[in-house]
This record gives sequence, structure tokens and C-alpha cells, in this order.
Amino acid sequence: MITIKDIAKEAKVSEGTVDRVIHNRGGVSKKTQARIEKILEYHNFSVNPVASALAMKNKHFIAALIPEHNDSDLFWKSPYLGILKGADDVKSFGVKVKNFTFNQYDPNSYLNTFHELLKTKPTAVIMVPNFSKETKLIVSKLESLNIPYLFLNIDIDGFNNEAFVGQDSYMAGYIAGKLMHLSIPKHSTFLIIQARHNITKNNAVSNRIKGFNDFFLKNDIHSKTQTLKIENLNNSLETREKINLYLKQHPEIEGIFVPSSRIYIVVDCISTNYLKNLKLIGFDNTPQNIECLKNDSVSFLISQKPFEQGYESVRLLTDYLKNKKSLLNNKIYLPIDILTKENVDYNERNKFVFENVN
Amino acid sequence: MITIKDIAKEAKVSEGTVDRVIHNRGGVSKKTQARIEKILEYHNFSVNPVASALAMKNKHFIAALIPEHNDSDLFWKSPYLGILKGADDVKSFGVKVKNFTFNQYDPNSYLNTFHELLKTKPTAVIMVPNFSKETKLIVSKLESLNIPYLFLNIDIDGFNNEAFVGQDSYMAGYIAGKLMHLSIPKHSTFLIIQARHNITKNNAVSNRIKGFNDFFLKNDIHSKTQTLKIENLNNSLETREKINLYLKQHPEIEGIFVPSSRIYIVVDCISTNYLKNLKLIGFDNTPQNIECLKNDSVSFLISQKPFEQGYESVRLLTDYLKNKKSLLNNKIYLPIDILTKENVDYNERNKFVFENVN
DNA sequence: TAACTTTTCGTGTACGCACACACAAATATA
DNA sequence: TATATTTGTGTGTGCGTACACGAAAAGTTA
Repeated sequence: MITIKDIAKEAKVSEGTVDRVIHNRGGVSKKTQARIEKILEYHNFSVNPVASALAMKNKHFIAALIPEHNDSDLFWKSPYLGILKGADDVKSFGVKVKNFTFNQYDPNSYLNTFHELLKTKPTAVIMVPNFSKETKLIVSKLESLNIPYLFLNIDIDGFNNEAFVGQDSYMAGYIAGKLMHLSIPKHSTFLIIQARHNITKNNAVSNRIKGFNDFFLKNDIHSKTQTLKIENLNNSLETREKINLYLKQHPEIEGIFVPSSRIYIVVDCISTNYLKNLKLIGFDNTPQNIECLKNDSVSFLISQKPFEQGYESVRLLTDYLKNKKSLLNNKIYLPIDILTKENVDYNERNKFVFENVN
Repeated sequence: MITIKDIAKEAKVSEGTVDRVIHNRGGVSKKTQARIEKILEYHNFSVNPVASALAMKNKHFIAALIPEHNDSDLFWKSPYLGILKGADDVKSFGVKVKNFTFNQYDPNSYLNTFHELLKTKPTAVIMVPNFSKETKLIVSKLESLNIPYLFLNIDIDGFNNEAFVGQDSYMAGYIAGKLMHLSIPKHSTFLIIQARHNITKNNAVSNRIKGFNDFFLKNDIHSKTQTLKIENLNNSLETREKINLYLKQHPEIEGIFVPSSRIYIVVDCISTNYLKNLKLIGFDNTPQNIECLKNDSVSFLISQKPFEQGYESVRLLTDYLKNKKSLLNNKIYLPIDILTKENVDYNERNKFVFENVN
């Protein structure tokens, strides 16, 4: 590895001079500067981030503001672990990372956790903009403090976030449509089960639905979709009754699309005699959903790669902080993974390994 | 932040002694050790990973022995790029990586390139064990020199390789079977097109075929498969004639499975009027294959994630070299990606971004 | 033009912190 | 007393950062 010392020797100047050229700190004649730059370029030099970090004494600190996870909502465990892995990878570059979690159904928790986060004086923030009104407050605070921020998983427009890391929801829904059609090739009727609280809040869900429907439209397939909205999609008697009643009244339905991570609840609520004649497609590789995939109650899951979302966010922001230049690509769309019973274990490996190590 | 120097001062010993206690390197009396440990615990000390990384910069050198890529065989470009990216990531830890490429059809090239590689005195080797007889020679040489080695992409047993990084070929074939069945749900006949030279050499291909057939067997689906062996699966008049003749003589065939990365050749050789009534499934996200996916001549591709194979290998070996302990998991199976027209671009992003930067 | 000041340009090096080796001192064994 | 063995010390190294300071060039004044 080529070092500043090497460059200095080659340019017949001291290390300090090279350093000043690298960091545009001035005090170098144009002639020497040009000479040094040429040598730097020739050797494709880049500073050793480890040594740099040591000399600079850790000045970077990334704080992450994400929903908390628990047994009933394991989705957010993956970004959390991904962030941890990212943290592990970048700690040698002098970047510290800390997670702050909030209750995803409580705007106050979101704000309060943010204020706690702010006390730790982060140099950059990874956040899941879960509530739009509160996000405005948070963002304006961050901007007034000149703290760059990045959106994770939820993409909302109209902000100066450095980047968005997540999935193209529309295309993911489109692919779900394709898989549904593949599972039931003849013209048929499908049911989309949507939680009420998602309708206003979660843009991803409506984009997925749009993509799902568009698949049939654009490919001129005369399958129909119906939508069932459920106030609160939890594992309750009410949900159970609503779904089964709907299926009873609509025997034409052959497939169900759940554009959220709650498909395991739907599976649990549908009576066995209905379930065995239905094809189900849903989102997200949570343990419960994977269980459904493995016992054949769900045909496909589309993964948002939540672990990778967390990991990439940390890596990306680290890069941004070190190089002090904007990210070229504002929207970082991760792959749209198609999970089946057969490949799901291989896709989980990464996360699994990391979870065990820690 | 508390440092080793601080601990040393408090324990009235030198920094070196503290360091030896921290790393259990011995040569410290029980009494002093206990005293130092108590102080470490009291201050909840942990080493500064930045300084540690800088100091540990012991010159490791990983050499990779992989097939060369060119316009007619782009498959090996991805592992190559993955290795480059890995190299970039680990270079600040004092690990150098260099690629050595050989002609994948020429055992002599394999051996000769290896000898060239050996001259550079690597501390570890990533290799694609393309020929079994020559691999034995190479491996015995490496073992006599105490150089650890890892197999990339091709898995052969009976060696003391530190790990294998690649895909579970059997399961990948099994999934191909599933996708084929999904594309053509009724009982049908499928053709497997196999290159002759693969039959002896490439175990992956036969495992894929086994998996493919097993899908139908295990799920009690009465679809049939036939196999067409072609001496040299290149884009020749001979190949063209053979395939089309076969299809003419076997009009019952509705799907074609190509268990290698050569599906684009098959597509090119099949007459349009046959092609439009066939479903094709193949392996590997090479540019030509992706083109086929996008223009609808191929329904699915299964990716081996070759870029990740290269990247992971480097990361893994680096970890191994730094921590001087065996890898826990001998077989590192990467995810089995199902690629369609719709998601392929998202899956390529990673590689694409890296390719452009360099 | 000599004598001086200011600016420009460049040098040298201490520092951040852990690591590991060479070596010294202390203690034990023969 | 001479020789091993154990225990502990001192220091160079990795590499970039930034500051103090020296040298040379340019500018100013009498």
C-alpha cells in the first residue's frame, strides 16, 4: 500500500506538504501542487482510513433512529442487526454507531427518542421517517444543526435527506403480481388485505398495491383484484371473522396478496378449508412469515432485505462522512428478493451468522 | 477514552505488560495479572479498534487463482470484480490481494498460472479448483508450504480447504425445477441441454440436474425430462441444427432447462417459431443472459451471486488471517437468487456501481 | 540599493494508541 | 557460582494530521 511518505519521497517534498495538497489546505505553490497531484493520481492514492481515523481521534458518530422490535414485530430486528454489523465494520475507521429505537405506533415516542438521540451529538443520522408531521420537526432540527441524515426503509419526498436506502415498492408489488399470476395462470380473482392504519401512513403499501395491479393491467391479463380493509390487522377474533366471512361471500377468490409484513396473521386467521385452496403472497422475511413459507401456507415472500438496509446505510454514511462529498445516488434501491420455501434458508444465512456471533 | 497507557500507569507496570494481559500472551505473574485485570474491569476497558487495526497491519497477501474472462465468457468477470472490491475494503488492514487468471479449458494454464502465483509468496490462496488432478498437485504444494486455501465457486471434496464459498447446486437445480413447474403447471416434458465437456468435469451441473429432476419426483409431479447432450455448446451451426432437429422430433417439449451459464447460446440457436412456445430457465446473470431475460426469451435465471462469491472470499480469508482461528462454517452457501425481467436490474446494482467507480 | 517587513512556501515532528519484539532484571534451579 | 526460567521494561512501527517554525521570495521604504 502506497503511503503519504512514499508520495512525499517521490515528489521530493515533506509529508506535510503532501497532506496539505490532499486536503486542499493551501500554502502550497501551484507548481508543487500540480506535481504532487499528478503523482497522487498516478498511484491512485487514497488515504488510509484507519491511520486517518487514529490521527483525527474518532470524530464521527452515527446515530440511528429506528422502530423497536419485539416478539410481535420482528421486522425491525433485521435493520437493527444490519446496523450492528455495519458498526462493527466501520469501527476501525473511527466511526461509532448507536441505535435509538422508538415505538412505531406512537409519534411521541418517535419525537422523544429523537431528543434523546440529539443529546449524544451525532455527526450524522440514519432514520426511519415513520410519521410525516413529526419528521418535519426532526428534519428541520437536524438541518439547523447541519447534521446530514438518511432515510431508511421508508421513502418520503420533500426532504433534503442525503439518500434513501430501501426497496422500490412499486416494482416489488409488480413482481408480487407476476408471481401471483404464475401461481394461478388462468384469469382469476385475487384479494388484497390491507390494514387500515396503513392506508394513510404507509406509502410503501399503496405503491405495492399499485404495482400489483399494474402487472395485470400492463400485461393485459384479465384477472381482477378486490380489497379488504381491516381496521387493525392483528390476530383477533374480529380479523378472523372478517376474513373468513369475506372468503365465504366471495368464493371466486383464489389468491391473497398481503402488501405488508403481516401475512402470518392472515394465515393464522383463515380457516384451514379455505386456506388449502388459496395461494398467498406477502412481504418480508420475518420468522413468522418464514414459518408460513416453510409449511406451504404461503407461496412466496418478497424480501426488502432489511438486514442489508441497515448495513448499507451505515456503510454509505460512513463513506459520506469520510469523503465529505455527496452521495452520487440519492435512491439506493436494494435487490428485490423472491423467497420460496426452498431458498429462504440460504437467504437468511448472513443475518443468522451475525446474530450468533454477537 | 481510557487507554492502555492509563491502565499501565495505574497498575504501575509498562504498557507492554498490560497488552500481554489483554491478549493472554503470557509472561506475566499471576499477581500482576490479577491486579491489571481488576483495573481493566473497573474501567470497563476495551482496546481502541482504530489504533489496533493500524498496529496490526501485518503484511498479509491473498492470491486468487480464477478463470480468466473475455467477451465470450463473462461469467468470471463478476468474481473478479468481487475480489477487487474485497481487496479495496481490506487494504487498510494491511491485506493485499492479487488476481491470477487462467484458461478454464486448459489444465496447463491452470498449473502454470499457479506457479506464477506461488512466486509472489502469498499467505493465503483463493482458488477455483477447475481440474481435479491438477488441483491435487496444487493443494499438496500449498499444504507443504502451510498456506491456507479456500475454494471458490466449485466445490470438490477430499481436500483440507479452509472453506468453500459458492452455491448449493442441488438446491439451485431443485428451485429451477420448481420455477419450471410453476411456468408450466400441467404435466409436461422438459428438455435439459447439457454440454458434453461438463459431464465429466463440472459437478455443479450434474447436481443441478439432479435437483431439477428431484423436484418433480419428490413432489409427485408427473412431468418428464429428457436430456440433449451437445459436444461443444457454442454458437455454431452444429449446435443450431442439433437443437432444432431435436425440437422438431420432440414436439412434446414445452420447457428447456440449461444447467450452465450458456443459455444465451441456446436461445440464439433455437428458431423463433419454436422459441415462442417454450419456457426457458437457466443459470447466471451474465450480460448476455440478462439480455435474454429482458427480451422475454428466458423466464428465469438463477444467480450464483458470483460477485458476492469473490467479495465474501476475500472478507472471509482476511478475517481468518487476522484472527488466526478456523472458520466455523466450512461451507459458505450464498443465497440462491431468482432473477426475473423485473428484478434483475436491482440485483445488478451493487456490481454495477463498483464497476463504474473503478 | 541596502535594510527591512510581510507573504508565500515548505519542513520537521509530536501525537494518536496498540502491538510485538528485543532485551534486561529478577528469581529459581543445578 | 553459573545457568535457566520467569517476569517485566523500553521502544520502534504502522500512517496521517496539524502545528510550530524556518527559509526563501516578494514587496516596501528611505
